[in-house]
Amino acid sequence: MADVAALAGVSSQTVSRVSNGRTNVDAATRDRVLEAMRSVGYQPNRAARALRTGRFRSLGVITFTLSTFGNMRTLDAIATAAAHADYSVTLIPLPDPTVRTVSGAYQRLSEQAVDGVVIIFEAHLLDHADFVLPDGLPVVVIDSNAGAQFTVVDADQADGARQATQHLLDLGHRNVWHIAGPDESFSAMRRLDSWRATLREAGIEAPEPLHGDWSTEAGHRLGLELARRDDVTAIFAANDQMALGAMRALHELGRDVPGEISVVGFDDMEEASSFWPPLTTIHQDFSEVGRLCIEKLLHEIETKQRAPGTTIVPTRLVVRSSTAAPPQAAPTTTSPATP
Amino acid sequence: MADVAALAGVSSQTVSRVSNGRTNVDAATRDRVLEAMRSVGYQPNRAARALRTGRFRSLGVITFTLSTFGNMRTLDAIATAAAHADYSVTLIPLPDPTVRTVSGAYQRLSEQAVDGVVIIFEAHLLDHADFVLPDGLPVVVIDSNAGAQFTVVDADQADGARQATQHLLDLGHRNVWHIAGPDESFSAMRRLDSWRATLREAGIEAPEPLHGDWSTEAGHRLGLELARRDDVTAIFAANDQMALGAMRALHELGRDVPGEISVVGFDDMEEASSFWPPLTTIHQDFSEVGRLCIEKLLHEIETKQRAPGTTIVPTRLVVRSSTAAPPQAAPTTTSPATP
DNA sequence: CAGCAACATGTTTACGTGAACATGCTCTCG
DNA sequence: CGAGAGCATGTTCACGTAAACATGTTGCTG
Repeated sequence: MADVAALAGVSSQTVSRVSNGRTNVDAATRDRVLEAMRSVGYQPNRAARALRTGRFRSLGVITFTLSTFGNMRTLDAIATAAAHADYSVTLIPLPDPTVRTVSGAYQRLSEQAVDGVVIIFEAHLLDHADFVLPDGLPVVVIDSNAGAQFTVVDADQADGARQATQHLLDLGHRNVWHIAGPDESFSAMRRLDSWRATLREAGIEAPEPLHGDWSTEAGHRLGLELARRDDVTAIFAANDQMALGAMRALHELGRDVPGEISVVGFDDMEEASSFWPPLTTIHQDFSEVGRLCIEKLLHEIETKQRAPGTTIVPTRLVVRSSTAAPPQAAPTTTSPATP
Repeated sequence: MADVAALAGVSSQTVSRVSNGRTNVDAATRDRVLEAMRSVGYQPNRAARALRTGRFRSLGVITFTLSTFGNMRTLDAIATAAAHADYSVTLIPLPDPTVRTVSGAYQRLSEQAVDGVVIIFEAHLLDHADFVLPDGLPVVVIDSNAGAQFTVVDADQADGARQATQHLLDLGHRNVWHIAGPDESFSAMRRLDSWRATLREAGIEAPEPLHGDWSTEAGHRLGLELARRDDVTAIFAANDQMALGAMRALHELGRDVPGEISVVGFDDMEEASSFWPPLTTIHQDFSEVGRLCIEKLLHEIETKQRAPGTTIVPTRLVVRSSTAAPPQAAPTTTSPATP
């Protein structure tokens, strides 16, 4: 900066002003400074700037894993929205979701050079009592039920599961089996609870859910279990991958989808429309979730005060070819869905 | 830091030493300082530390998109490897891969608070002449053919495409059609060139390749074209998504896979083993690519000198159920593959 | 026991920036 | 035409840290 100032024949403060786009600089002087910057190859030093201003123009994202479809899509949206606001995104991965790791991460959080944090909160391994954030660090949580304490953004898991279950009931199915996500996942529990509640409302006792780990392999294994039973005509899987695995199991055992058994997924990953048969599923707007996270987070950063509250992004049923009326019974409603 | 020093009755320099884990501090003093840190809630200021040391302990990752399967897996591996070395990862997304955006990004690169950069270099929209990195900023490139200039890590695209094509020829197919990725993608071009070369070596003239944009929809559209032709018995798609879309097209037109037409993909995404039929594909070790990137990058950072050169990570054929001998001809080799 | 090495700890300083305040100039208006 | 407003620009300083150097203390050796 001093070099630039010397070359342009001004003080370093003027260089700073130009660099920050202040208006109170003479046009001719500005041009001279900009020219000097170019010729010297000046780039402002982020560290010094952050030290002086106390702002890093960077947001942290804490994730347990990037390898699930939803997290990736959300991260993508977050990165895009942040870039749009001229913030960069720093990943803070937690290698394994043990209490030790998580505590360590929170401890190191304020050590990170970030102005705020988005937590993609897969698992509730910690009591909320243990979940203490550094004071004054704005935070937005995705997928939590700690609504009162933090700013929360999430897709409407409950309504999505309700729509999925209801869709199958509307087609005339007498019951709906559920391939659930892992116990520790908030969203898995939301979906499971809502599936059970929807059945209860219809006067149906929910069968025992089968728990998988979101993977196609789990879906396949649990799908084989369900495929061997005569009474199963409708399966609601807690994500598309497990639905895919279940459909493979059904194919392998020669059960027709949707002729004999209907399958519904959750997420609407890009590939779902090309599964065979194309999968009826619940569409989640990950982009919107990510975008809203950043919007809320930047608002907290700028106003310097927390704004606890939960924002719910709607989910919607996408009917494709993996669902139809059950084989024996005629549908109770008018007509089976056709994609 | 001054508060901690006062509370522990030492100088701030001693606090600094403890904070940085220096050994030349008396054990009793260290404990006293640590205790003081805890009680004050001291966290070192990254900005000041970076300003003083000139190191950020952060690595940048430049990507055009996070939404492709491979990029995400690679990013996951990069983040994990970086965290392991106690570096954080900053995303530097390029919203749209125009020349303007890219130039701007490089220009702002040294403005970012990073010690080095990994570029996941999807598209060669820029001439390499235009591709000027800030001096002294270590960089590792994934998926480039600028081998001489930079440190490059990549999966063995060419050998993967060769294996895929050769597998189909070994099964007895007279020719192999190719659903390629977009023109601008380096890896798409590598796969296409290698497919063509493998056919040429077998004395076969390659048919005109069909270009898609990696999406299932593109695969479906191009798959429909191929499915309508009588002479097509084997399709090699440049990624699993397009292979999936093509299989859907084949199913829709009642063409049996692999009975009438064999399909091979590329990537071995997790879902591929549960496609119907389970997809024969080329496995890429994204984790290894990401890990190697960080290893190379950290080495450059620590030694402060570039080490241009290309590291190739092997790919391997995974045979599943989507490939078999062609319907008319008996296989030239011993037996068709069974998964 | 002198002399010095090895080590713990303190003091001073600079990293690059932008806020706060100071200065000097020009223009306007009574 | 003089006073003061408005603006461009300069000067000083502190942000929190760690390197470099200085100092003091202990213990060992000849």
